[in-house]
Amino acid sequence: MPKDRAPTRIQKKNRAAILDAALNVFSAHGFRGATVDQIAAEAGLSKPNLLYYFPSKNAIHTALLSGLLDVWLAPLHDLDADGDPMEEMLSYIGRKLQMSRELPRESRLFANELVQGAPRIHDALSNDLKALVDEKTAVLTGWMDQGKIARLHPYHLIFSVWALTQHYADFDIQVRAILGDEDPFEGAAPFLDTLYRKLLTP
Amino acid sequence: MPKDRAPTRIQKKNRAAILDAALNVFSAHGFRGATVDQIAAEAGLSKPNLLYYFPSKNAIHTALLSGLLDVWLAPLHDLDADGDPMEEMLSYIGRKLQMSRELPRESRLFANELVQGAPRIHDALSNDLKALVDEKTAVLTGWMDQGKIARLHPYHLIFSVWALTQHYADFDIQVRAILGDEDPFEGAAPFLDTLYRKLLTP
DNA sequence: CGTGAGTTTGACCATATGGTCAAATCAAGA
DNA sequence: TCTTGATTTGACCATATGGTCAAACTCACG
Repeated sequence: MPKDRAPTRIQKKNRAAILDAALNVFSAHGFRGATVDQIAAEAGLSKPNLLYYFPSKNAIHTALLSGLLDVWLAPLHDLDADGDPMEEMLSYIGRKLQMSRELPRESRLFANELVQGAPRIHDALSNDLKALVDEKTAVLTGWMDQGKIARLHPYHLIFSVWALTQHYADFDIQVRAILGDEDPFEGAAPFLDTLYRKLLTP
Repeated sequence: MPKDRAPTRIQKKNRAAILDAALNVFSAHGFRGATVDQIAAEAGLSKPNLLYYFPSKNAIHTALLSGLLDVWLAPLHDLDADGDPMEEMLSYIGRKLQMSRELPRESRLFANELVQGAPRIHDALSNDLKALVDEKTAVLTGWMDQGKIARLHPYHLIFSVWALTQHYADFDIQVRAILGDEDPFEGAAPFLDTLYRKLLTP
């Protein structure tokens, strides 16, 4: 394995290629369903070569998850307590829907992990995620107290955003089987806009 | 394998035990992550004994999925075009949420399959599911035309029900990591009731 | 009981898969 | 160019896993 120095040009390139390939494979087949050979092939490396950069399949998966958790939570993180409540919420929902559209692999990576009991990120959920959600639900509750948005259970309100937006990435196949040629996001954006305007108006 | 006669007492018992065990294992680990040994152990049978009742791992999975698809779609199937629109929708949502509460394994079984591109039930989606959804969205559109419920994209309205209800079964771990001791369904039921009342009121 | 169908299993096989290793090759600075 | 560390690989290993099979055992019924 590479020493603990500054990464070389080749190291940067290969590590990135591996993580990108791993994202493809893990998100499409889950941890157990993914094979190291498959990831190596997709990254254009031999298996031993891949294992020269990451010590194990598990290490790749862990690196992926922890590297992407921040990206995944960024939209919620950006919810601004000082902004206009309704606008902030609608823009949060818009950012989240955009992520489902542009980063479906990441969404499915987490979906796979969560559906199977999150064996590898349970800690991150109870710590980082819980902390972020608690911080933001406090903001929501504040807005409700001020009568700026309708009073609702703040946790379930957050859940609803996650469910409604990630559904389009995670269950893409089902959505497309029903919509046919129609672009899912074309209809989803105005639908969610309407939904949350009605829901949040006091 | 057993002949094509009426199933014996033992056949009934073992087939049922296998399918129940398989539901446990497949829903928790996905198709690839489940092993025949694991299912056999959970069913209290030896592996060759299990394979005496089902010819392969795939056959068990297929039997499970097709056997449960009807159960899974029953709530939507029961949506009555002749009932009161708002009541019908709220009761559909209630039934669906109830299913997430009582049949989380079934929900995760389908979630696992869908997230990974539904390789084994793609046909059922484009045929049976699509047909049922088309039938029911026609009912919804009718209600919208009559001004009984708000005009919304009917497909996305259905998707929203699926997303919001199944989220509590599929991502149970995440929901509980955030809610702590609070029972998810305790809060979800009134939340969804409020949400859809606001959304569907014309 | 006796008997034949139904049921169960230990032993086994072929393949897939995560991972190792020593040897070969390559790249970049002195 | 030479040297040294970084990179790459073919060959290999141990284990896991889906599946098979012939032999043994059980059960229901005449």
